[in-house]
Amino acid sequence: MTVRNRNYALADQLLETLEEQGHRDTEPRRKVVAAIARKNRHFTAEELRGELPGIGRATVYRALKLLVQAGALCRVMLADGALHYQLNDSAHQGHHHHLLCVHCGESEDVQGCDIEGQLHSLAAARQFQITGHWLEVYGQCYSCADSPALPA
Amino acid sequence: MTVRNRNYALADQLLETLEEQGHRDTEPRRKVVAAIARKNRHFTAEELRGELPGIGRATVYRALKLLVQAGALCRVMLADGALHYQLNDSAHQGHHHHLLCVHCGESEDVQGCDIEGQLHSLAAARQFQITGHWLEVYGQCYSCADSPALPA
DNA sequence: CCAGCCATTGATACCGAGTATCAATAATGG
DNA sequence: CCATTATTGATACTCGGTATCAATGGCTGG
Repeated sequence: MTVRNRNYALADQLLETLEEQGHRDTEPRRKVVAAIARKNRHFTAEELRGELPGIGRATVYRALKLLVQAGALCRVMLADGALHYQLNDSAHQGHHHHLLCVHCGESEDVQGCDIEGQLHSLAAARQFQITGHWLEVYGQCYSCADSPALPA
Repeated sequence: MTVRNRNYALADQLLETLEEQGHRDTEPRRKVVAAIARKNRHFTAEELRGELPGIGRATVYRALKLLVQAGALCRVMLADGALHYQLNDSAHQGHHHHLLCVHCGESEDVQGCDIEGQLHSLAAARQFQITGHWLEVYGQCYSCADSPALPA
């Protein structure tokens, strides 16, 4: 499958996801979704918007919100505090975390953490009932392992 | 020690922390620090600013930044995505996490997690070198355990 | 103790991320 | 094909934060 076709398929899939949630198939929405499908790494809202001249700001943000709610996108907090969006490929639909390289910015998904299990005893002692958590992991990926440390 | 005195002592301590980092003891800074010392739970930047009329916006944000850098304050991400600031009391200076009650908003510190240890094997398999992480834990605290679930 | 250096201030303006509003338009179901 | 209803996009607003820059004021060395 060519890159072009892969992107088309992905875009269709995203649109379908939205339709399953009862949202309409509109022209602007199709364009936003196509732009997202073209992404091969995480991106910011403004970055995406920049690629969609002629589409209203609110429309882009609304589409992002819907896709996050639908689980097709997830939000990623980079080490510098910047919030990015990232496509959830089919292999990582559910709860997962990210290994974020502070050097190149690449992100790898991590399945099967048991953070809550580990925190359970601590929480139980305080009678705190855990319902969820947010975790990002920072470091250096394989390709960047030999790179000099980042400037402070 | 009275509440008033405790706040004074805390404010002095914060100011001292800043001086140790080579920052000057100025009038506006003293006021910001005093307002922070009066806080008994986490707060937003704007909330703090609202309590400091007459002090420039930038000055408030600058002070927050310096105190975070100095380790006297930490940033807390609430379940709704709002970023708050929280005093690091002397018992929790180093790396720690928060149990955040999604009901009342209260926060309890958690020391001694070993998240990175747990992620180590996963990371090692991908030759990813972990250098840090960000974790927030959400749930219901003891006092809110019997409260009805939050409205979606 | 005072001069001067330099950190700091605060006004202004800007940015990014997001939301509220609302009239106009377009998708869909009957 | 029409009515209903979601959606759009313009505008304006909020919040968090930073850049700029002239004016001020802490601090130090002489």
